Amino acid sequence: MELSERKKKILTAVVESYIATAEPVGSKALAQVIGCSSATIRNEMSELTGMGYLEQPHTSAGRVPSPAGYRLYVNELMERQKLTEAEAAAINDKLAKKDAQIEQLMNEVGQLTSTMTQYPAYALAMKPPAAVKRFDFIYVDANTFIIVVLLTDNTVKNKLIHLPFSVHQEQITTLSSLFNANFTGVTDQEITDPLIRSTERAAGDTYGLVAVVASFTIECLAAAKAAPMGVAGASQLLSQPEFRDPDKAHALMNFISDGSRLMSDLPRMGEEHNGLRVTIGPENLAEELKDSSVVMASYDAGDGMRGYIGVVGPTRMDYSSVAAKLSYIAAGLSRVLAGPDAPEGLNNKLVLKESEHHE
Amino acid sequence: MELSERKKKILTAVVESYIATAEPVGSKALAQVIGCSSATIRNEMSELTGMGYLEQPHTSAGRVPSPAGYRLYVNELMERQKLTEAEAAAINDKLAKKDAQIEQLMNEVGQLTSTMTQYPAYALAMKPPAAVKRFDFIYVDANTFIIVVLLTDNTVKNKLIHLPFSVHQEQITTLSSLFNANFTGVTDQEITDPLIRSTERAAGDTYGLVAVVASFTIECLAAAKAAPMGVAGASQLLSQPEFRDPDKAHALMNFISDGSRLMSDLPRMGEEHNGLRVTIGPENLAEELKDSSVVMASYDAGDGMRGYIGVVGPTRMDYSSVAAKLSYIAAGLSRVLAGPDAPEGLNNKLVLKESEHHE
DNA sequence: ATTAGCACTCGAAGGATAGGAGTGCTAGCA
DNA sequence: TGCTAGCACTCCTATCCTTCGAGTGCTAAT
Repeated sequence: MELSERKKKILTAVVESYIATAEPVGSKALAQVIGCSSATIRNEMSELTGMGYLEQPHTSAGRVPSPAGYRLYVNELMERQKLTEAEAAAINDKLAKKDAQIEQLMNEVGQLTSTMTQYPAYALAMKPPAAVKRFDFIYVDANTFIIVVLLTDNTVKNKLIHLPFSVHQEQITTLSSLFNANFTGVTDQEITDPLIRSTERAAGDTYGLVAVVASFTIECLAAAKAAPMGVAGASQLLSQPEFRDPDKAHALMNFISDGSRLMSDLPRMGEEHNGLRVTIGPENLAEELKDSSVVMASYDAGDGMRGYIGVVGPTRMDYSSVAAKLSYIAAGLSRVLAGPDAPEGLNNKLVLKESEHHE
Repeated sequence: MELSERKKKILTAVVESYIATAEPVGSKALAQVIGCSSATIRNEMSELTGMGYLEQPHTSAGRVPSPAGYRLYVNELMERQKLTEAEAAAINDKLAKKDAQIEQLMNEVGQLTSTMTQYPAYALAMKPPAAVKRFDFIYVDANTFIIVVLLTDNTVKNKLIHLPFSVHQEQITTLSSLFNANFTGVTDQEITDPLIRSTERAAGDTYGLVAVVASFTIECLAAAKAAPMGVAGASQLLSQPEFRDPDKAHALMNFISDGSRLMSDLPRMGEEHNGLRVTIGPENLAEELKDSSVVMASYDAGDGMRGYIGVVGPTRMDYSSVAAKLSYIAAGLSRVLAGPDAPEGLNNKLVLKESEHHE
């Protein structure tokens, strides 16, 4: 059933006032805004309460939006806000000098999102499973060589190996061709003991070199699979009046800081509206989030990777402003990471591809 | 002037009781512990207060240690505590499967320290300035090659370069010898425009390849200089009664989370006792730490690197337990990172050297 | 349908009061 | 001289009570 125009206006005003002040909203204050008497407002509010959109902390207090009220506000009533030029500039500025390493980039984006929104924020990227594209072995000296592994997702990993005995250049070359023959294109699951044993026999390896390289390979593939994640600004919670109770704050901050908890819920969170997912209070799966809200946006991280950024805050969150900022940052990230495919000169192209650089 | 044995005992008891309960300590409770009447204790405490070791929150409350009292306790009175076997085992366990990448290792050590001590913790490693030892260029295909850089500190960095045009294997080889000739052994300061220009001329480079590799080199050297740091467990503060005031908590958490602030003070902090530095309340340089304490331990990270771990907490910190745990973790880290130099078989040696592996 | 008016509710804020922990001092005792 | 028992005093803390006022729901009038 559809609400009357005036009810919508009233609900909007209640939500926005409560978001701004954290104080229950009374009929008198609204009367001015809506343009009718407080008695009328009271009647309307009483009905809105009956419908479940508003709540009363106690009989003689004003009204507060219920989760359903916030939901309606977010879905239908809220106006899409625009960023100020200064805010947009600050974001673009930050994204321009982004870091090359994905973990660090996630940290920085989390930081950026948190400072822009004034809420704790997280950023993460989901990677598809990878395999090795090619192995290279750099012979440094008789006791030292470097393994370089190029993965299908175009990241490069390396490891310096010191040996307590000498090897010849040729041994390294043999190792190289064996690994390129047997270990490329396989997932970490497929690197089994039999495969390692047979490669060892083929290499005539008695020193365990094959095992070392193989275990490094597994390590690389595992690392490529792990979703890098950054969480930042957890302390922002403390400036919210709903978290003046240190115990509440502590519980939620613990939850947030342990990124894995949060991450495991993300994929199961409500559906997307305009590229945003908003989960309000009790809609959250985790017990710790039952009276908090989560807003997240997704972005295209290039190379088939999908990423998410989001913030956590009280249900009384400034959804409108947060939505605008998240959308803007997500769009900016997509632009920077996935980029326009047409190369535009050497340097530009190299910068665009910097996401593939790994330390 | 030296305190009498009994005064020492009383001061110790006051400090330890206050650390345990966060409540001012009265004469009656102490009388039982010390073994004389409360009146005697009162006289003694009155003198200790006069000497500046104890304070009274108000006339009719018990006594609380002053910063000077804590200082005396830490320097002379405190007993070196031993870890329980379970604690030692937990630490060793964690250190055994440490991560290979230094940034991540610092994060994990911070995390470990924080969970063990129940205070916010940080971990960092100071690196000496590095230079490039050798360059390698891996030719992948006509549009792609990988730069691999081995630094003097034995870390390896790499970068995948996509080109919008084709290059020949020989061009890459030329590049390699030029860089190995001109850019090895130099600090990031010494990579100047003239050097780049002259190398470009020598290479007959018209595509800006030299500039790209040079800028990557600078990036590597800068990254090698930056001290990797991990901060963890800031939310632990909230469980301390002195941070029930959300504003105080917020202020300190902000300070802690911004690692750079903390880091810049670390080198200037008091001198070392038994490998530990304790800075108590007003001894801290940063305004935000004036009523907190910092305990830090240093460790040998191998390869000439020195590292620090530490915790931040209220002045009413459990110095004894924290000192024991920090010492233990620091020793463990030194052992794992700097290690005994004698190799003990291939695998062992390789594990010991894993600190030099970089992604 | 809207509004003015009014009685009512109930939390928040502000004293006042009692309770009690702890002190300092004094005087007595070994 | 050092310790202790006793006692008056201080001052915080908790609790209760009152007041105040914002806000409500209802009724009757427009």
